Amino acid sequence: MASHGVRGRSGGRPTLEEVAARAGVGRGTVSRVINGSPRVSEATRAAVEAAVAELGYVPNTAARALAANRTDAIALVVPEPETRFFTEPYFSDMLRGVGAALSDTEMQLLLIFAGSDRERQRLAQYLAAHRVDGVLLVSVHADDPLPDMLSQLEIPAVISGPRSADETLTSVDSDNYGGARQAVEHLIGRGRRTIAHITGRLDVYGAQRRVDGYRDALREAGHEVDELLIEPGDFSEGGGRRAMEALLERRPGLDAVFAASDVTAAGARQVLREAGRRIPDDVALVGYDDSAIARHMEPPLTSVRQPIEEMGRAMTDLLLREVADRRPSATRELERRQMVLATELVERASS
Amino acid sequence: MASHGVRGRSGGRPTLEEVAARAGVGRGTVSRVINGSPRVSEATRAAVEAAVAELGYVPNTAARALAANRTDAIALVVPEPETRFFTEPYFSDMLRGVGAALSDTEMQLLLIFAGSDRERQRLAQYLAAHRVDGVLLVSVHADDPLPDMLSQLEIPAVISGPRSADETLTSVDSDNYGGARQAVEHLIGRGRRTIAHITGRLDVYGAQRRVDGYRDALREAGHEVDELLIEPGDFSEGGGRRAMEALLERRPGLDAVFAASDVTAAGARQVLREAGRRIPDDVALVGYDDSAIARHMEPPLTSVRQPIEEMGRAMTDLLLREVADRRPSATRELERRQMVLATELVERASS
DNA sequence: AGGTACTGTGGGAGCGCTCCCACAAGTGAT
DNA sequence: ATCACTTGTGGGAGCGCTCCCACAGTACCT
Repeated sequence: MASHGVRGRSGGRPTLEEVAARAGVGRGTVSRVINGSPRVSEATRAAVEAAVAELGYVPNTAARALAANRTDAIALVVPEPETRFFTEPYFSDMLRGVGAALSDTEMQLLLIFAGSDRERQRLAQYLAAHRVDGVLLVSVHADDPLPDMLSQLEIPAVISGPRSADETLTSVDSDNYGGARQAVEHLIGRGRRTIAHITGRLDVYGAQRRVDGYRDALREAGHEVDELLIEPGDFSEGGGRRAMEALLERRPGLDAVFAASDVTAAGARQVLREAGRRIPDDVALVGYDDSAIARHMEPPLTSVRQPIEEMGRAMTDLLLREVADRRPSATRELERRQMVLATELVERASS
Repeated sequence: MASHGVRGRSGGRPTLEEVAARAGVGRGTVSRVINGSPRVSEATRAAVEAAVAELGYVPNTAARALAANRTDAIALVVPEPETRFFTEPYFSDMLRGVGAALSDTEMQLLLIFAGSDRERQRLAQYLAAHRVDGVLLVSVHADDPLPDMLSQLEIPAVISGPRSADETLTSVDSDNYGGARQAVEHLIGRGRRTIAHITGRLDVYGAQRRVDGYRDALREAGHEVDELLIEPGDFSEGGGRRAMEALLERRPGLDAVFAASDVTAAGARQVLREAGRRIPDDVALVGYDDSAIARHMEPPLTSVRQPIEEMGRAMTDLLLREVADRRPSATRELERRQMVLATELVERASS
């Protein structure tokens, strides 16, 4: 059955040519059938498919990649250390969405961590070698060189949060502005009058948009915006603590806090407790992300949910379209694509 | 600078041939330099390296894969739904070890989930297409067809827990037998006399070995093994509850429980509490895995730690060696490799 | 002087595909 | 009957490498 201990070569994997011979057609025709070209007669297609089945033919990806100049793979680049990837549900939700969008595709997903400098260097090599057809970029900081590198190399890419209002890359984002409005309107609706906001890192575009939403929601409800109720944070717990301390000092009469992340809210909560404020009786608290923290907090935290899984799906769909546009068939569409998905307020006991 | 809107082709990525021309040598010589062959003179090597640097040459992986019949990639196959992958620290630890072993290699790691039938089918296609040089297999059930498929396809593979005492695949395991002994000897040392054992799924080889370790530890300490103190579980929390209930009924006088996993121990703990037994005063409890659960349990759980990260590293090293052995150079080593790494008892308040 | 061995090098052949040109056969308008 | 398409098909060329054979050059024995 097996060839007597010969080197490895020709282990017997059938090639296109062999399938063609078997089906009594030419190589080109088999290729057309494999790739689902419509310009093949029904009879021929059936014959080829039979031959493929009989021989157990599986296309050689390397040969295809070389000839067609593509890899049939995209990368999900996570510019964070692995630890965060595993601890934050953000990534696993995202991954699920990406996986779903890819599931009836031939595309392969590579997961690439680029947390350390070393890893980033590897990544650069990787991209320079064009080992993927496209890149999915999540949670990129404003000054990250990665996006530019990608456009330089002309590798299609989709980013999960635009870096600014005029992001050049195709992007998918949740409605940070609207989400913030939802949160603040909710607080107003509950009769809160003095609503503070602990922001995220303001070099992140999404954090800016949340501030905008906060402001506009107050204004439209006829409230005046008190700048001293806005305190910058950095998405972290410590940042939340510091900001809350500052706010309490400046505006001890506040009766609600909208924090730009659940983690920030957790920090704020500690300080509020220490100051003897009851939640939600004295101060209502709303977070952002609807993470596990929100559910497990005491009391459970009202939070703005982002549709992360859908974002993953949307990003992937957009990327696949861009990759397809690059192929030699190519009726280029090329309009700039920015997609924004709606958020949802999850009400819990903290507000 | 850029070519006027020509199709994509020849975007200008330099080829081996161009490097050769630039360095004034032949194609073969450049290939030798790139691949670190020793049969190149110092002067030539320097000239080639200069040319490579000047042109920014990056090898085309597809061409290399086609010509050399290899992919420079290995897969970590996780036969579990993604959810578990993210929730259980086991996988993230494993991944870190694998990453470390790969970090100064050209090898690329693919993460493949094979939880659903659909995913498994994709995986089968994937392997049939020989898209990876080798496979790392973690947490495989006894009746899984995957290992056999791999040997059929002659794809090097390393498995994380042997399926039986005479596993044919190269395997890496932690010392389940020794770990169980550590746990039981510890309990004996603390003066416990009636030590029960809730096993894991007994179709898992490692679970059997833990039972063996439990038995031998008792015997060697001069205790008699009471078979009614051994109750089968299945690594789950519910299994732990059920087993504990059975044990409490049969042997109400027990003063210690060794559970085959932390999750099992958590289930047992609930039942013990409900029965009014204090931990550790009335009943000492020891788990296995040293997972997050163990640290956060009330009281914190003594547990057997497996060196998972090191296991990942060891598996990868072994796999890389096997892959190398398959290459046309090949001074075949081929001894069967089974590796067992030591465990460590982490003592906490529960015992 | 011839033989033998090694070292370093060039380049042909070929890996298994895709792309595309060429062309046969059919279809309908002129 | 001629021309102009369309549809389906075969197969050459070429993607960028690795492998390996051939061979020049040098070194060291007989």
